[in-house]
Amino acid sequence: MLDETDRAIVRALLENARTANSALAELVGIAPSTCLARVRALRERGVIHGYHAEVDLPAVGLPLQAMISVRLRAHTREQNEGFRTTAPNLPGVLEVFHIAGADDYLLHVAVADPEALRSFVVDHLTTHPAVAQARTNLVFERIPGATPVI
Amino acid sequence: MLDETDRAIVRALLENARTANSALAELVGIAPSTCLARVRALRERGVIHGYHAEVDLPAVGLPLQAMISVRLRAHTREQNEGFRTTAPNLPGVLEVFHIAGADDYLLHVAVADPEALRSFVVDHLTTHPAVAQARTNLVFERIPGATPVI
DNA sequence: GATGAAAAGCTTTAAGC
DNA sequence: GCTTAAAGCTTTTCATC
Repeated sequence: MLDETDRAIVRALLENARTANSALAELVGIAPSTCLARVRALRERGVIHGYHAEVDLPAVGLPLQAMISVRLRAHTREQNEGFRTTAPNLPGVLEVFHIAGADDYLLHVAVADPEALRSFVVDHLTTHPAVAQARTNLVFERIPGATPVI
Repeated sequence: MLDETDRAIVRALLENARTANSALAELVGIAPSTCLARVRALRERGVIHGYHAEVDLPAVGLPLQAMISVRLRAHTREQNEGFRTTAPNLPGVLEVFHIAGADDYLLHVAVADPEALRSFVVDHLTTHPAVAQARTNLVFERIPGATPVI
C-alpha cells in the first residue's frame, strides 16, 4: 500500500510537519512536483489526517495533567454513545480512548490547577448519568522521544 | 504571558500546523510581519515545540492499539531511570507517561497484529529487569474531536 | 508515476511610521 | 506594532516522457 518513498515522506512529516515540499523532495530523493503529488495522495487516501502544532501545556497555563479511567454504569450502546459524544467536548480533554477491560474509557486531560481537576471529575464525570466511577491518576511526566512508528 | 492574539495563533496552529503565515495573520487580525514575529517568538519561548503530521495508524499497517499499565518492582530512582530511557525506544511506542498511583507508567502502543502485541509485552516489558507487572488494555477506538484546550 | 519549466503565490526582510 | 515594497523561495500546474 505504501512504498518506501511514501513511508519516508510520512516519517519526515511526523517529525516536522512544516518541512517545505522542496526540502521534503530532496530528503526522499524525488522531484518536488512528484513529492507534492505524493503528499496530496497521502492526504486524500487518509494516510495523513492533518498537521498539528505541539504545544507546551504548562506554558499555556495548563501545568497539571491526569489520566482518568472511566467506568460506565451499563455497557449498553446508549450509554456508550452518550459518553462518547460528551467526553471529547469536556474542558481540558486532550484525548479520549474507548478501551477494553475493567474500565471503559480513558481520558487524558490538562488543567490549570488541582481545583480545576476536582471540578472536572466531580462536575463533569461523576455527575454524568452514564458514569459509574472515575479513577484519576496524575501524570508526573509525559516522556518525550518516542521513536517514529513507521 | 500569552495574550489573546498569541492564543488565537496557537489555536490555529493546533488545528492546522501548515496554515500559511498570511492566512494566519488574517485569521487573528494582525499584519503578516507581526504574525511571523509572534510565531517565531512562540517557538523560541518553547510555547510551540514543533509541528507534526497526524497519521492514520491502520493505514500504515498498525491497526491494533493498546494502553499498557506498567508497575515497577521497586520505586527507586535507578529503576525509574532505567525504564524511563528504555520505554520510548521500544518498537511501536506512541507515548509514554510517568503516572502517580498503583501503576508507574502508561504506554500507548500501536502494532501490526496480536502477535506483535504479545511479543511487545513478553519480550520487551515483562523481561525488563525493572518491570514487575504489565496490564494490557486494547484500544477499541481513539475518539476524535477533542476541543482545543486553549 | 516521474520530470522540468513557468506562473502564481508565499515568506522574509528592511525601512519608515 | 503596522505598512509597504522588493527579493528570494515555494508551490502548483501542465505538457512531456
